[in-house]
Amino acid sequence: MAESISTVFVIDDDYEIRESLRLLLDSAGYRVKTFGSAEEFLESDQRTSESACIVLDVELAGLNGLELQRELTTKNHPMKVVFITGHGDIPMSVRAMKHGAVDFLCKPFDDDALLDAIEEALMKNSMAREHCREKNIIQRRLDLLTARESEILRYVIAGMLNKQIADALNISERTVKAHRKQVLKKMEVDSIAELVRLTEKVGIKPVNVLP
Amino acid sequence: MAESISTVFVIDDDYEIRESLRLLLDSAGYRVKTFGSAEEFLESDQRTSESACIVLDVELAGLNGLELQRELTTKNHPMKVVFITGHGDIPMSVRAMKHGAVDFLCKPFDDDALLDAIEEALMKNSMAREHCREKNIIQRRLDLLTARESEILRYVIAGMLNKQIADALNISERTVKAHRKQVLKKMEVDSIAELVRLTEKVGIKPVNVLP
DNA sequence: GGCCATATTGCCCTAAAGTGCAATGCCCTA
DNA sequence: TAGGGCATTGCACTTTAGGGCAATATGGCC
Repeated sequence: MAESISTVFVIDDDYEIRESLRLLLDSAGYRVKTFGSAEEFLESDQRTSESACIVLDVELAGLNGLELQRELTTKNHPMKVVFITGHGDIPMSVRAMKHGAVDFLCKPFDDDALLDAIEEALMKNSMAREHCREKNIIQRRLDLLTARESEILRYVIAGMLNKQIADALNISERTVKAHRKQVLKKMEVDSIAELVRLTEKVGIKPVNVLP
Repeated sequence: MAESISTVFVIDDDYEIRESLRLLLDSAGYRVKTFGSAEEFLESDQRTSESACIVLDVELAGLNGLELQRELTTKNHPMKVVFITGHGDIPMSVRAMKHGAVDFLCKPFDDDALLDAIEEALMKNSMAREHCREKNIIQRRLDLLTARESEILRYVIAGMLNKQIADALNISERTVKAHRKQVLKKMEVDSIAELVRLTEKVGIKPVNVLP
């Protein structure tokens, strides 16, 4: 398998630091993209074919580091952040970590500490990407279902018999079978077990059996 | 439903602070237990009927706060920690948060900030307890299965037909049916769908179908 | 109006699942 | 050595699931 090249986005308003980090990360084998401000980063193309993460200075003119992080999380962006700071304090670091930062390093920091944090951020991003991709595939299949088929699906994954479903929906068993067949086909599975597993992954709840 | 009374364990080597926190938390409606050291806490009875959390001073003689936190996480203890500190620094707070602390407050802290953090810790503990209870119930049922039944289970939740399972294990289809019935009975479910959901919750993997 | 997607259902047949009953064989423990 | 737990299997029967084929009905769109 070809070695994948991960990207590290460096956002710091200090040119010296940007270039110093570029040197370090370049030689560590990453693709590096630097930005002098959060705005500059947001306007750029953040798409990457492989996993990526952000090394982010807390103190930035304009949108600061913590605000950018918040922006990313509300956008449900899967990229993880490693903070670096020159004049941070504890509340700041706690807030960053609460919001999912991988690490929060004070300048001058140890190169290895940064590289470790970056590796962790990349790994988490990689897993989040994979998870996201999987959910998208399932969702695309779910979107193929008609309203009625979705309804039948929720009965099927509750483990109900065709007869019971037919009774609950006041339709014939034959009709339930017809829908059920369509559901399995569109979801690209050939067993209830697989169907349950797929629906669990995207949080589809079975109908309540008790009432 | 009766109002549940949560417990807050306060661990701080400063008597004044312990009593001040007791006052605050008492009047906030919590059951409070105070300890002067990590060791004292560890030797105590930490069982509670309702949810609980720990307010923990970082600087403690003997086992310090971070070490106690580590101890708890390795023991897979579901109680969440809210740190308080007089002389903490950023690396310390980051380490605490990385290990799952709910918050890390510097003295003198805002009472409301502490109460908020405690509420969050209690809620997380409550959810963890519920999750744990559920897993225990499932595990107890799994423990009733014989080795062979567990094996059949992993084939069943892979969505394989009795015929295929029989073939894979080189036994008759009738035998598979017998085991399958036992599995459903012991797991207290009456459909494959429910069985799959249970096994997903405790991380039991289906057999690989491809090979 | 005509076409199409969707929902519905019947008839009929095959395959698979689920069960009851009974029996055999192995291994371990009291 | 007897009894218990477990794995195994056969036979026969009922219940479900799954499909093929065909038909009806409804509502929307061109």
